Amino acid sequence: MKLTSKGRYAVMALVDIARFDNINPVSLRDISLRQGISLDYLEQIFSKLKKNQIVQSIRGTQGGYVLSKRPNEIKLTNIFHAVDEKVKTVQCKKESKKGCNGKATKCVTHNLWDELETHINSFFEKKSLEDLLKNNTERRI
Amino acid sequence: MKLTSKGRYAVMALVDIARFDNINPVSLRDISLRQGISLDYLEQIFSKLKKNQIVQSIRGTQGGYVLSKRPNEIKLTNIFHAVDEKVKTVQCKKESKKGCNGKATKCVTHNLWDELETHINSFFEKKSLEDLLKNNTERRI
DNA sequence: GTATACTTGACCAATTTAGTCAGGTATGTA
DNA sequence: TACATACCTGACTAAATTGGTCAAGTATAC
Repeated sequence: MKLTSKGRYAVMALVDIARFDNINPVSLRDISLRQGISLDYLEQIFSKLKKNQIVQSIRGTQGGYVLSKRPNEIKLTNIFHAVDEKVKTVQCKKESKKGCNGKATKCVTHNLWDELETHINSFFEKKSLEDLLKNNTERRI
Repeated sequence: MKLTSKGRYAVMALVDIARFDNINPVSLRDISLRQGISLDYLEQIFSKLKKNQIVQSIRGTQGGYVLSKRPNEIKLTNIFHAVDEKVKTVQCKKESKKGCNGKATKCVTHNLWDELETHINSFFEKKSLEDLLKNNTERRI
């Protein structure tokens, strides 16, 4: 199962952008400074976010990134999926027609991770960028 | 976040033992052969399961392991916790009094992983060895 | 034309994972 | 009492993953 800081950084960066109401593009340099994330690493992350149409890039001076959709339309599932943070569990390696481990039956845990994935995804599907934004604003008041 | 095959193996092995209705101890060698898990690796796992009172060991010829409790009393949380499969997410590294990343405010994702952990744990707390056992028996009929 | 900012890809050190290996120690049975 | 079985412990390791760095671009606004 993978859920590492890459996903966390992606979320932090996107919330950072969302705060600016999508009026002006936000540069990675600014995000890097504000959030304390390495610029080079951010570039890797945003390359993926762009490929998955979460953000759009604007080149040149005063350029940066803007969100492709409104914050309430961007669910955390989308973000994690974009940066390859698959909620992926260690599955049985070879799932042939016969079953797991070359046995004739499925192993006991075979469906367990599937259920877990569904469970976790349901959590991330309810949460959108906007929800995090709200939380954050409330805390600042 | 960690949820690897060590936890999966632990579950598989315990279900294997549970199938024998706790009448006779089950040797790791047998589990190793039936489940296709390395004996040496199983020994590491069972060392932890024993320390956490999930199983009891019986030495000597015809020895092996038995469950310490009934299958419906052993939740998956207990098992994962025993083998150090902490449902652990990547948190902010330094949580000083000030906040995250040396900033004066908490970062946006600060509470997110906590909520996720709670969410996942609730899943594992509902599931017991017996549940998996039932599933497996049903499938064999 | 030059500074800014996105873009791409190679590279790397540290950590974790999923084991292996080598040596024990305890105990039931013959 | 010998001996096979099975638990027990700790050191070691190859491969994968993580969390980056580094270098060399390209596009665009001013």
